[in-house]
Amino acid sequence: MAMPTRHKPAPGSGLTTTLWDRPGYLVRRLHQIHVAIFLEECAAFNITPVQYAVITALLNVPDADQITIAQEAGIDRTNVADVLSRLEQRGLVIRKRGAADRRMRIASLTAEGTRIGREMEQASLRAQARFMAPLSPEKHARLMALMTELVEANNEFSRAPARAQTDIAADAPADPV
Amino acid sequence: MAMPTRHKPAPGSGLTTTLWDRPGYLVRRLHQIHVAIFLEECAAFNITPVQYAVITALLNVPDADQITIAQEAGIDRTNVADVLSRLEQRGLVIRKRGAADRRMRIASLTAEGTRIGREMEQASLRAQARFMAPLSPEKHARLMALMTELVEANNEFSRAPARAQTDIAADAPADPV
DNA sequence: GCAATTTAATCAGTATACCCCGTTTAATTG
DNA sequence: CAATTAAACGGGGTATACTGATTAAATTGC
Repeated sequence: MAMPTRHKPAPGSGLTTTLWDRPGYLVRRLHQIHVAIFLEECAAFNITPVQYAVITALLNVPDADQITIAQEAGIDRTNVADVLSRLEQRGLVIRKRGAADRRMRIASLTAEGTRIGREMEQASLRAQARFMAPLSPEKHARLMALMTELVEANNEFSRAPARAQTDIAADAPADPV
Repeated sequence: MAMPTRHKPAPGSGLTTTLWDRPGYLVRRLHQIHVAIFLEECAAFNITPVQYAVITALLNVPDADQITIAQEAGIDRTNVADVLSRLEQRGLVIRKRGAADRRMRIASLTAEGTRIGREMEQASLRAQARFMAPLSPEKHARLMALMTELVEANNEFSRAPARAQTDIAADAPADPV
């Protein structure tokens, strides 16, 4: 599968950096790699990482409107609608109009969706383990801490600002429905 | 912009983890965030991160076939063709059939493409700086090292295995012009 | 020298991940 | 209470990032 070669900035290129010096490149590659591993480990369920994030959000916040799901899962608003319609087609989710506010579309997991969401946890943990396997436990913990810090600090960028991070147990009194 | 709320695994959800505990979630969010910042800083050029990676690859390895570009830039083979055709349409790249091997399509930057590639370096450095700004220099360095280690160790996953990292100056004889 | 295999691209299809703009329904205001 | 503003969607459009099948050219084996 083609042995790699990490080029230095070529002499005549006029560049001073390599791709491997760029955080964006590394982040993009990590994302590609994680998706590949996740899809492999969860092949039996035929669920993508984003679909799993939505299912997880719905396990945590049943009967959520699409914007709430977007915030919970850190996904773009318009994308949530696409993901939900695919999940709905497969019978894992149902959507109905909000009773109080008819602009909303309230999504919830079906019995099947709930079952799959719970069953997938083991597979997703395997995917995580494989992904992080090259790192020692200390490095693993450091990487998680650094990524969390960076995501939290930059949360407002990208159209999918997850609902904060600030307080995890502190300010989540009872997780309002 | 909606204050965030990081939910603990909901009591009845049957889950033991939150999205924020998952490396894949953090990596996906970092990727989203970086793309958003990059597009903002490089708006004047109207070039995406992946397009910039391809341009960088072509600055480093002029006259490359599509598979070589894919390996250099860490992008899927089929995706490279799409990216190149968009760059070609904009006059930043030209493609011709390989003389020796007529299956290949050899891509190279036009004068305009070369100019843009060089001019973008400042903007891309600004994007990097903004992205990493929340971290202290020590943390910045640690995160880069950890991400590099993880990408290298998992390089064979995903259909875009970058050409290694093992030898940087070693096996790049003179960077053929 | 020619069949079998390998390799570089291409094509069709799916799923993210965004943007912009318009429509419907609620909430707010004059 | 009518008019405006705002919120939640929906549709259309672009760009990644893959999978899998197919085509065409080069290499290999015999």
